[in-house]
Formats: sequence, C-alpha cells, structure tokens
Amino acid sequence: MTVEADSLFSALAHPLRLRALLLLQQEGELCVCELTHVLAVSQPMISRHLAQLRQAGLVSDRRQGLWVYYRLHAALPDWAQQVLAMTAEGVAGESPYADDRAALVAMPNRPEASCCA
Amino acid sequence: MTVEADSLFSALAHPLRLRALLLLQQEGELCVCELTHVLAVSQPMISRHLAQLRQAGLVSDRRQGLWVYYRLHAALPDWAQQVLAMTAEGVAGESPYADDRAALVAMPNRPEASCCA
DNA sequence: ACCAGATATATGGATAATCATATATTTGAG
DNA sequence: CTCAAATATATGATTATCCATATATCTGGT
Repeated sequence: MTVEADSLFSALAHPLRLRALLLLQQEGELCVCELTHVLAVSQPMISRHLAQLRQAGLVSDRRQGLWVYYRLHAALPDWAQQVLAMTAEGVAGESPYADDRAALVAMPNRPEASCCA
Repeated sequence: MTVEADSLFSALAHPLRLRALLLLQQEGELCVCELTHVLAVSQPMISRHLAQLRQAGLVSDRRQGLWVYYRLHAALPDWAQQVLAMTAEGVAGESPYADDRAALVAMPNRPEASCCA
C-alpha cells in the first residue's frame, strides 16, 4: 500500500525515468554522476527526475562523500520489483536500454563503491 | 519491436487506462459499454482512451452488431503480458481495482459474448 | 430513426526543460 | 585550524509543451 500502482506507472511513463529505473534494477546502486553520464542529460535534469522517483518512494538515496547513490527502494512491493525485472529482461536487447548498459561499463573514472568489492 | 516499452508505460500512466488494461487482462474481452459502466466515466472519455490504446497497439477491437469488443492485442510481447498479469495480481486486493471487478460482475444487462460459453 | 461508439475542437491543468542559484562536502593554501 | 575554491548534487523560477476533459458532432449498424 505504500507504493501505489499509479505512482509506479506514472514514474515509468517518462523515457528517462524508465531507463534510470531499469539501470538501477540491474546494477543495484548507481550515483548521480553515473546516471548523468549514461543517460547523457544535464545534471539538473537527472536530479529533477531522481527527485520525482524519490518522492514517489520508488528509490532511496544515500550520500557518500560528494556522491549520492540511488537504488530501488527496499520497500518496493514484490510485484513492482518483478515488473521492473521482467521489463528489463524483455527490452534487454533493444535500444536505448542495451546501449545504456554498455555506456555504463565503458564509463571512465566511475566512483567505485561497487567496483572492487 | 512492434510495441515499445515507452508506449506501454505511457499508456499505463493514466489511471483509467491502467484500470481498463488490467480488466482486459483478467476478463479477456470486454465491450465499450461494460468499460463505461465499470469505470464510471462518460462514453466519449472511455472511447478516447481506448483509441489511444488501440493506436499504441496494446489492444485490438472487434465489432459485433452494435457493440465493439476490446481485448489485449494478440501481438503483445510476452514480457508485456506478464507485466500486466503481475500487476493485476499485485493490486488485486486494492482499490479501485478490486471494486472494478466487483462492479463488472454486478453489472446488469451485460451483453453476453462470454457469459454463456 | 435510433442506438453504440468514435472523433473534432477548444480550453484548462499538469509536466517537463532550462537557466540560474543554493547547499553540502572535500581539498588545499596560508 | 581557518578560510576560500572546487566539485557533486539539489532546488527555484520561468517558459514551453503536452495531456486530459467537456461539449458538440459525426458515423455505422439495425
């Protein structure tokens, strides 16, 4: 009941938020600078959309030094997580989703946090 | 590739379209008058949203006498159908989705087509 | 002619993009 | 240690764009 279906789907309705959520679903945790780079948008723009996702209760953020890391919210209902997982899998080969993942891997100077666990 | 993820999720972003699609997912086929009654909106309004779903390739329609029946499009990718099924299951107990199904069952004078198969 | 359904147009309200600015944290000079 | 600069992110405010609704009208089938 915490997260309504309406909130989830209006969040997913924007291409940028969809791409961001699918990335988070697959990567676990990403910082703002990574999302900015991969999605190739301005910093205020990604920040805006992340704020929306945060306010909708879909993601949670954590500050570590200069960086802020986002992940899917732990309280996301199971069905919602599965919706994301299924979508990620369904569109895995398509553009721009496949390119996003490639761009992430290719990104130089990623702040670690998950690189050398 | 026929149906993009973007189209699916922008369709789902409107509460009315979400409810309609979930009903179709569960019921198989419904006519416009049933959707109008259950969702309690004006005829032009439901017609407009159904037209959007049709143009997005999410549903197909079939005329039978006076009535027009809608169903999920047969060409919907598997993952998209699963997204709908999973959502339907996930919100089954919640409002207004549970009420919608109840209203459908309680509706008087439904055109048959699926009542006495 | 009557009924179910579809569409056109106009209007109001929400949503997004943009630029500028603000906050938090770290780094380095003195 | 303190203060200024630099970096990462967030937020205000404005403008533009899109989307939904309402009313009226049209079409297609009986």
